[in-house]
Amino acid sequence: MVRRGYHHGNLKQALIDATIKLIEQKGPSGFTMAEAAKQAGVSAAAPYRHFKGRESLIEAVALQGFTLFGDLLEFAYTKGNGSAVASLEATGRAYLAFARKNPGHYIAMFESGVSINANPEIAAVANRALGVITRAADELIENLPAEKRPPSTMVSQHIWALSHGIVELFARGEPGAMSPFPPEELLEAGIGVYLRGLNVLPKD
Amino acid sequence: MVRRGYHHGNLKQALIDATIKLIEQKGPSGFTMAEAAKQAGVSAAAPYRHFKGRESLIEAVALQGFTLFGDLLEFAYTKGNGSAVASLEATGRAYLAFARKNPGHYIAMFESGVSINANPEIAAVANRALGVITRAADELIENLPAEKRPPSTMVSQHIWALSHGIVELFARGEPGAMSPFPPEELLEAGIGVYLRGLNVLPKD
DNA sequence: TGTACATCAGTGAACGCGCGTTCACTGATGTAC
DNA sequence: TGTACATCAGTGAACGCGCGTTCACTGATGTAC
Repeated sequence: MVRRGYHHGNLKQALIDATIKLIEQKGPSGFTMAEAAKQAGVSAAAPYRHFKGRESLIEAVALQGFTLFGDLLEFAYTKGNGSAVASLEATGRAYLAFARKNPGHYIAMFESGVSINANPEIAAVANRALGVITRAADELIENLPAEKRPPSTMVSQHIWALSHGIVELFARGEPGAMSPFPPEELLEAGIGVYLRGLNVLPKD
Repeated sequence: MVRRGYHHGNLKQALIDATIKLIEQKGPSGFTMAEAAKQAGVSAAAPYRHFKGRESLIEAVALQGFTLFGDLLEFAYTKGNGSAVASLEATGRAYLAFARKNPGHYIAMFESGVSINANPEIAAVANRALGVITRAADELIENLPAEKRPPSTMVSQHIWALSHGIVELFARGEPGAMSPFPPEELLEAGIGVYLRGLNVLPKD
């Protein structure tokens, strides 16, 4: 983001980008307004023309993150080409890929203390993203006999929790160093076992 | 922790307790040395007689947390009375119970930015706790035919990731409000499906 | 048991710092005529 | 096309604040004789 003249031209996005970078590097509490302004090449007061305050800048990152996240999951889902199992597996891979490629967004979304439900705009876009997983779960189990079919929201929460747990524990520096398996393999294997347990994949 | 005279008598533990409470209430970045000292009824300089600095106080909480965590998992494990499945399920319940009853510890352990591997003392006690899950996984799969037996470390990482994901996403305020299932039920059902997928539980 | 002294565990004041935010301002831009 | 003016998006200085940490100090405690 090179600055041209007195006016920046794209300061809002430049601040969001700086925030993402800072959060990646120093964590959500290491990020400061002053630093973000500095990285955008602007005085410390300038951000307040675009954001109400510190919290609202982080929320903007989370909002953008959930939007992008939803798009990616949606896209991955369609890659399954109608196969429920393939859709779900693609969605899982997309989940990890997103967390790996956009750690700043991911942290703002899930680890920054931003209240997802307190902000309706964020809640809407977060629900859309999670809806993709639920839809995949729904298709997955629709052919199971009713007595042995768990609620699809439960299935999607299992998948989500497993994915999130792997991201938090094994896909970053700590304490992932201990893990002998790449996160992608870990998730794929985990989903595979789970799906066999659901009887939507053959015994082996 | 009531203060008696000039000397506190138990300041170290009082500071740890205050830290736990503060982290629970305001998150790891909301905790301050000054506040902790105040809650312990002591001047702001006093903590430095017992801890090198802020970081080291949080590390003490994490250390204590992992120790307690390990004890609880160990105890739960023995409750299985030799049944591998029962041991694993009890361990899972203990995991959630710990996170619910000791959120301050849990946050210090997993969300405070404390580097588990950078501190050998913490690493040792963390590995002991995780070792319980791995041991349970080991027993669980030892009777499976070798070709279809996944590594026990992988199984334990699946269980751990699922448990951690459920804690982070559904066992606290955010965004758990959306979840129609209690975390305990969610975890138990998830582990059940997973174990059927592993062929260590009958098909249904 | 008493005393002298070393050590331990506190105090209180002070420091430097950087942060979030506000405010009056000013330069740049867009628009109506 | 030119001009006047409203509005927008910056600046720079200042603020109050609270934090982590240090320092010289002092009160309390433990111990050797």
